[in-house]
Amino acid sequence: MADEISLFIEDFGLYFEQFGLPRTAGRILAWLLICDPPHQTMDDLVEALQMSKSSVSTSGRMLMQSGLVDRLSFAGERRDFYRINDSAWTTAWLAKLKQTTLLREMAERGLSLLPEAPPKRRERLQEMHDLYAFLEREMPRLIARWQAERNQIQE
Amino acid sequence: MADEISLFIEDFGLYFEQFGLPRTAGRILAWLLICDPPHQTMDDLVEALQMSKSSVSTSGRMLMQSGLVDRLSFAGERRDFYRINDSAWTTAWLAKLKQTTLLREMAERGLSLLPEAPPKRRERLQEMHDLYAFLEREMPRLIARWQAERNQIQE
DNA sequence: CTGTTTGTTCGGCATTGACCGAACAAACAG
DNA sequence: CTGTTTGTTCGGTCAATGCCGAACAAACAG
Repeated sequence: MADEISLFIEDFGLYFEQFGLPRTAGRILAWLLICDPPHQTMDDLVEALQMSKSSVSTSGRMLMQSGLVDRLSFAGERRDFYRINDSAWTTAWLAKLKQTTLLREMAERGLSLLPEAPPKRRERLQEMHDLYAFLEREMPRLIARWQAERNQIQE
Repeated sequence: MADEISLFIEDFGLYFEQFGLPRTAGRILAWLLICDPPHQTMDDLVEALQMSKSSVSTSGRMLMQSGLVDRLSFAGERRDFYRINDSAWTTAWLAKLKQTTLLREMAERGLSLLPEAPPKRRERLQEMHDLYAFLEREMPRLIARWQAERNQIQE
């Protein structure tokens, strides 16, 4: 395997790691972006990425649960295949929406801890709350716009 | 300190931890959101959060570098104060912009690894690239709109 | 200069978790 | 049923890192 490819895969892994996700998952994802054919068996991944079956199994499930990767099976074929999900990246982006909701809720929780406090003191939490409420409203619209534009181009 | 407050702080810490950031930093941030007065000395934080000076120092610097927290000094006062940055949350949000740029660049790197490949094979990377390029363009506009709305309300 | 306050850095300890190999389970072929 | 293929789970090991206390540095007061 070419050096530049393994460097690409490695950097992808490191990027994932930066967010507390297992490096292995990042490597799998990188490989699934560039491999040919796009669907790969567990053994393909073990071979290509030099990792153990158990790591593929574990990280693979993690990627499936987060909606980035799908599993396929074909009739008359015992093995399953991993493949990147068509909407992987919008899914990844929309996962941030959950985080946004959580932060809005945290701000509300904070405000409920200071019900009697003067507005001046509640201001910090209010600012946080209002921003995340705004983003929570707007992020889905942004993705909708993206999808609309994309479909228009492709027709 | 009331139980609900320490629970709030603890959950904030756990949320931070989920993203690979030190739990201590999350706790400091939570406290700086609700404390009175809003500016706190290192000893205040040690006292309120039951952590060591060294942890406050380290995590405090991390929070400052990410633009979430400021340090203040007052004339005739030897100690410094930590305070949450007024734009902490828009800053935090815009940090995601850097991540978006990085992912667009990764997609481009991937594409440059397959210059001769048929479009079919490049499609996966192209899809990733186009989405992140779109978001890279739109996220600053979204924040700008937020700031505009906010200013209008406050005038 | 001497002693005190304030803050940073370093060494270590303990916890966490990523990763692997091996044992295990399940599905299938013959 | 028996043996093979495919995939998951478990236990253990190793590296990474969060956190602390203690040593250290810097600024200031007297």
